[in-house]
Amino acid sequence: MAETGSKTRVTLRDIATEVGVHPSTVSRVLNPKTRGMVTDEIAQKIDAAVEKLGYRPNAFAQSLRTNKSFTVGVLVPDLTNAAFTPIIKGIDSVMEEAGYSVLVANTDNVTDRERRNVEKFRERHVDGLVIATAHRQDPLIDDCRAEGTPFVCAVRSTTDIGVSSVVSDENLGGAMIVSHLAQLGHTRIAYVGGPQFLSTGYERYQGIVQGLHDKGLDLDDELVTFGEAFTEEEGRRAANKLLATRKKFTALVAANDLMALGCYDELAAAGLKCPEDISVVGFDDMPFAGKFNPPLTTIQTPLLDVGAEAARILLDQIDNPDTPARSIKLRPELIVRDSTGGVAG
Amino acid sequence: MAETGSKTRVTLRDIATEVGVHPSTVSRVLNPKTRGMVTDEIAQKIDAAVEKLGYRPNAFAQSLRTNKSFTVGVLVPDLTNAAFTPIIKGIDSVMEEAGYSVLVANTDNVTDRERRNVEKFRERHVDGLVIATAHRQDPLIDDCRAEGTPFVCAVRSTTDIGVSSVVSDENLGGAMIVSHLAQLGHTRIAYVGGPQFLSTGYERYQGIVQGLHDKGLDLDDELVTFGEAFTEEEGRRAANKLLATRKKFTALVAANDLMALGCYDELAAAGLKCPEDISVVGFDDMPFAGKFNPPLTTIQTPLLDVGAEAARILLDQIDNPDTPARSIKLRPELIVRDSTGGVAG
DNA sequence: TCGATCTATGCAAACGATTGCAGAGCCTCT
DNA sequence: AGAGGCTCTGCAATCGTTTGCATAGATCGA
Repeated sequence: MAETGSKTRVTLRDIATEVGVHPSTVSRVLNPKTRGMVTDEIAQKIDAAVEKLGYRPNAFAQSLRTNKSFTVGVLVPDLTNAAFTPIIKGIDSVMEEAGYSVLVANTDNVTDRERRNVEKFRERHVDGLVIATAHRQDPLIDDCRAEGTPFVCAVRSTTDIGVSSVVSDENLGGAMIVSHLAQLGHTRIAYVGGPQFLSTGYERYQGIVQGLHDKGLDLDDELVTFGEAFTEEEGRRAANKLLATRKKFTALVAANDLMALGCYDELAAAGLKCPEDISVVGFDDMPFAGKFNPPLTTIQTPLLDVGAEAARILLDQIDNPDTPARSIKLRPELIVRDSTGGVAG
Repeated sequence: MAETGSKTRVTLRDIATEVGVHPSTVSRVLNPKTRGMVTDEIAQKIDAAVEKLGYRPNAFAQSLRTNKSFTVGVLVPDLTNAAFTPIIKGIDSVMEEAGYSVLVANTDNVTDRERRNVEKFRERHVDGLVIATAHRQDPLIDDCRAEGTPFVCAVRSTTDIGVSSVVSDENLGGAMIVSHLAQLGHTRIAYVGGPQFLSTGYERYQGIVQGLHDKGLDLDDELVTFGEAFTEEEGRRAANKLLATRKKFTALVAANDLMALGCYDELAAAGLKCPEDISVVGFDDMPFAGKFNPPLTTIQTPLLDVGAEAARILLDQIDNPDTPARSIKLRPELIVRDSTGGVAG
């Protein structure tokens, strides 16, 4: 049982004097690696005292001495974006298992806050970083490499080689969408793209282009718009622009679910029904994508796994700092719901 | 500019020898409170050296010495539950402003993980806790009080008096719903309750009961079911049970949006249309509640503010540990969407 | 010009752990 | 029985800051 009234924390020394040994002995008993060095009898007495006095190691003192914090930092662009919480959860679950704590920082997509937060992470000597905010070309990433902190990019990666990352196979996702749409008979397909400075935005676009090309189809340039952010608002804007061209299309693929949602609004406003008039597809399969009206057909990015894998790579990197960078692409999945249908007569 | 190749971190001593002064002088310059003690000329030289060598304070050493970590821990039951991210975001934003970092722990609703995480927080000497996992009677809370760590409950509170908390005024929310429904002519109202061991579950139920009572109406006991968790699944189960009674009702209020979503499914499965046949109301106004089919009428819990207020109170409590506990109830708001309508002839 | 008052800096002791080194006791082998 | 080798424990330095105290100059008033 823990002591109740004790004003001041119990330290190694306290329990040492209680048992009548030197603090270093206590330290050894408490560390599994060195526990073997001390007599069982004493070790047990120490255990008892630890229990009795409710000793808890002081993480600062430990970290100061060992230069290891058992903490990792996670950088996300927007905490309330439902796409990122599964990633954090994935990271958290494997990190907790490994005895690490996770520090999260929300950057709200502003570079300056990003920098400040990384700075703070460094002061706190995080053992590693997982970065979910990376741009395809990102000074912050360069900085991290120069600094030598282990880090891995999640969901979004950079053009740099030699950085670890775990992302979804966006090209494959694009191909899956095209296949699905082609099978339904769609040939006139519009695309609402995301920011091209993000790997997700860029690769998804490439995936669609490539996928169409492989089917002998082509993306009509006039039927492509790019939003400046992966938001509903930008989705609306883009869809609006598309509609304004008055060019005919029967399917619309958006670079993520949020943008697709924005497209829903614009289509409805224009009196177009989904999927009867226009099929819509998104990317991510964010939580509740299946609850929208209509339930959204989308590419499921294995967000939880992305987080978990990123965490595993990071742990690896922390334990042996000179393992080469590792990049993995997880397999996405096509989730067919009600927003896609055959092309209308 | 930061040094690039330096293998080892720059310390106070490094910059002290660079300038030719004692480390303590450097320390004083860097601390705004003591900067005045040292000559401007030297202070500026120190600033320059700090810049040149890229000095960053070692947070461990600081914390070890000062016994202050500028870290707070946040306990949430489920990171992927969209209701909790705005809270975290709210906390994070005010904490970041104040120079604090936030450590999050996801407990997945299991008591044991809760304990372990609090334990870990303590080892890390967090300056305070915000707890979003509280049960109405919660040993963990008792424990925290005994331990003396500053903490505040967010969204969910306990029956204990003397603990700080910031929650939404659930009773008022209930009353708002009842008013809205009554105005639409509903008198036969069913209730899908949440877990009664959570303050939200309990108070929302009380709010509805009270609200109805005030209107001279009564809740038919047979038209009340309680789920064991605030989940879609439990919402489905509860709605199913309600439907099985074959008792007539024209409106259904669920203890949160997730449960309401579950109800949607069951109603649809039973061939009932919302809102034509049955009006549905939820609680929380979680992200995308307006995107469901139909868009959900609900009580908006000011989640972001809950987080921000909780953080403010916590900071207060940290700065002056003997301020009395403060509990605030934020005003919720009724968001009328398309899931509620007049009662069918 | 000399003591008293101030100011600006240095000194050294913490904070709580870890760990290489040294040494005390004991066992074993010849 | 004595030398060498183990095993177990203590010692003390160290990690990087902060901060109370001491002190060296500078300043000032008489």
